[in-house]
Amino acid sequence: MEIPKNYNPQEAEKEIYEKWSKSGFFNPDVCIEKKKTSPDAPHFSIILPPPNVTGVLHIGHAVGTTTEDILVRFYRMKRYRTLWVPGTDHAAIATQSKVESIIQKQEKKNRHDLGREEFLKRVNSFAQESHDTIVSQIKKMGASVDWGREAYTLDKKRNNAVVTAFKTLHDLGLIYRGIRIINWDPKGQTSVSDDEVKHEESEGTLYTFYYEKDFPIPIATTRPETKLGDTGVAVNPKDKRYKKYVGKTFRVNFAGEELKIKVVADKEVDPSFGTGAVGVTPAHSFVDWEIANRHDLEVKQVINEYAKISLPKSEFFGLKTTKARELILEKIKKNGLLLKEEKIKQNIARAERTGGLIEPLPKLQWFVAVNKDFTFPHSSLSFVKKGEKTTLKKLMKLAVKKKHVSILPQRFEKTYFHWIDNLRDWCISRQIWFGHRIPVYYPKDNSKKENISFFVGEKPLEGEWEQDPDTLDTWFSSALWTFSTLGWPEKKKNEKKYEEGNDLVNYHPTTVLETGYDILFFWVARMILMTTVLLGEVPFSYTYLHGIVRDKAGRKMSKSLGNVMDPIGIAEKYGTDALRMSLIIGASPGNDIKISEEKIKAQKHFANKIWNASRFILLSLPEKEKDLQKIIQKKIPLNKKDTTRAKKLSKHIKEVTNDIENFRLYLAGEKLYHYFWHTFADIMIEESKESIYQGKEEDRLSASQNLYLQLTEQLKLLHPFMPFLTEKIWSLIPKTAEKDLLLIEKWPET
RNA sequence: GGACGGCUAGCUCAAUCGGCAGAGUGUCGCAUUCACAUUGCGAAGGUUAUUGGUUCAAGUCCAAUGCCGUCCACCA
Repeated sequence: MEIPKNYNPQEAEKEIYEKWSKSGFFNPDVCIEKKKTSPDAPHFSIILPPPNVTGVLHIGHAVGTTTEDILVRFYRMKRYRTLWVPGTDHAAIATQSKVESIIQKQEKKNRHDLGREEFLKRVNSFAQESHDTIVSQIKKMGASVDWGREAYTLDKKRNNAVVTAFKTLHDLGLIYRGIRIINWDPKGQTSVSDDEVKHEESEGTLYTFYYEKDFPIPIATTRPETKLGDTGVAVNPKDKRYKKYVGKTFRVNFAGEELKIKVVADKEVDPSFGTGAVGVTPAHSFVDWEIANRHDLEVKQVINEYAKISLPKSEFFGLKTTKARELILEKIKKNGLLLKEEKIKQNIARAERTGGLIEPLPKLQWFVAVNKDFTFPHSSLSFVKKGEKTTLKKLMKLAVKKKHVSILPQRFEKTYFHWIDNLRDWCISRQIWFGHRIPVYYPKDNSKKENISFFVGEKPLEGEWEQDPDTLDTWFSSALWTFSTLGWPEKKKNEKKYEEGNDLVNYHPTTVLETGYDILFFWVARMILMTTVLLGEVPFSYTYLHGIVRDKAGRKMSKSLGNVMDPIGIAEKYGTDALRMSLIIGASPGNDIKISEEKIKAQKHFANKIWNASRFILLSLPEKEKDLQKIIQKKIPLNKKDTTRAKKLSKHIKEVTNDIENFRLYLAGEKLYHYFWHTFADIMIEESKESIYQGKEEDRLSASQNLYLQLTEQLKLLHPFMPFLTEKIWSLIPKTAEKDLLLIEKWPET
């Protein structure tokens, strides 16, 4: 047989992936049927973090996919009942705003010009295209996912899960509708959750002034235009300067607007900052909203959804907040009310997806109550009993504290707890069109009234009803992902460990959630929230957090910097296996991964080294059929030296296995590299040449036997990391008849 | 303001329980009929950011400092 001198990944990869797919072994049901695992075997399951259908896979996805595939292939070879479910995420706001901007650019139209139905058609076709690209890219990475179980966060089954989850939480009293101050994105024309707001530092001006001459307390603000909505002034209870005014109400005229200002004492006020007095604007500041709640101050909205002044009688009506600010300042100055003007550093809030400047506004929205007591309905969790009073916050916290979920690296547990401590009710309604429509029905033409009775769940048959026009936060459906992909709510949990056809019983809780640390809050925390309350289980036993991929200079990859690496381009140039190795070696959990073309090249060299070492062994195997058969059946006795070599291999197998089992993939990868190249190729093969070319027959056979063993066992060890290359070489190696794909070979005994 | 991470060879990073500081890449030298030039062999390259402490032993543990970075909070 002719074996080329160089390994050609482009040729091998496509053919091999098809071979794997055809074999059916990505599907655990087939593995059971073909006796490659059994119903009694422990399960190992991962649900692929669904990539957003906003475009193509980036290198971060490649890290995740590789990490997951290594684990999945390892446990499949260890004969676990192994399932990896693929899918994609509709990514509501991200996708909608992307399509909106494309339509704006190409047709100069906005979504209202098209109408809800037509617009959604456009978004769906964009999503479909993006989906198809993503699927082909996941395949290119070699991911051994079970395509037969593919899911989409917005498909029919997942919608059923969303509706059921919404209704269940509402029935438990954990979802409510109400007017609260929320983050409003004027650009995207929707509310967003606290986590979707990003703060960036900028320079601002802090103005200190009086509302009017007769008002005794000066106040300070960076946004004078919001002061049109002030209904109070808060001071510290211990502040002697202002004590005499506390409890009094003043009527003042500020910039032509009549204000009713009540002076209140609140311990949150820092007497040493500014003037020690806060002008309270309940409608346009989170902190002020809280103060107003505590002291029963009136809420007066002065800014609307378009970030314009909304007071019809005011001279500033209809002006943008920035313009109004200028004019109001002029007035303050003209009236001699300005005391001080100083430059300060401040953080401005922007919507993560659209970049719009966040305007806090009171609005009627849907919320998940995280601090509210409710009666826990399940008996399957050890840290909270059935019938016990608890809160969602407590559930989220205890799941990790009681080690039902372990976060790797562990230091992120602290970050997680801290986030929960600061958590406010989760605003889940969005005023966008793309996403799961809120499953609530109001009597016709009454959807905007606050105190109206409504119907949650399926549309009622009788009477005139209309569905809530809003959609759900995309993370609401993502939070259900581990079980919505496994058949919930049609499938139910029961006492059994295995029930044919019931994925929820067979694979939930999943074993590992592998994702980037940047979505710990967005996703991981919310999955724990939803799963504990809805299923009485945790979603996964381990959370493995990988780092963010950075360029050679340590910069985050971004389109604007032009340093984005296309994983597929790299895979095509250097081979998928080389890309996979370079993403794993040197990438410990939670730490950022720096990648460069040189690093990938080094792994391409390694792939070629493996190829050529294998080539040598294949060419040096004994020609006599009888001897060859003995070697294949591992029947040649090893001499003393080769026995030592075999022992080295066992030790190596043990170490690599141990590293993978403990999620130290970066170490396992490095050891595989080092052992193959510098122990096996440099030393063992070189030393064996003497026996093979000039040795006595028994030494020659012993050497061949050892090299054969070393190679075949190492191919197994390397397979999860470099699946294509190893599978290709495996197909060239003479072996016993029952052996077929390396994919489903048994992992070496330790 | 709070929390977390990093600082190890020119560069990118490892070092599992506290036990001989090690890879890749780059640099320099040598080698090409015999698996592999996408290679092999060899060399140079280190006060592990700084200061102090614990210990038989510290890159690793403790305390402090400096620089770089990240997340959270949001002082109006």
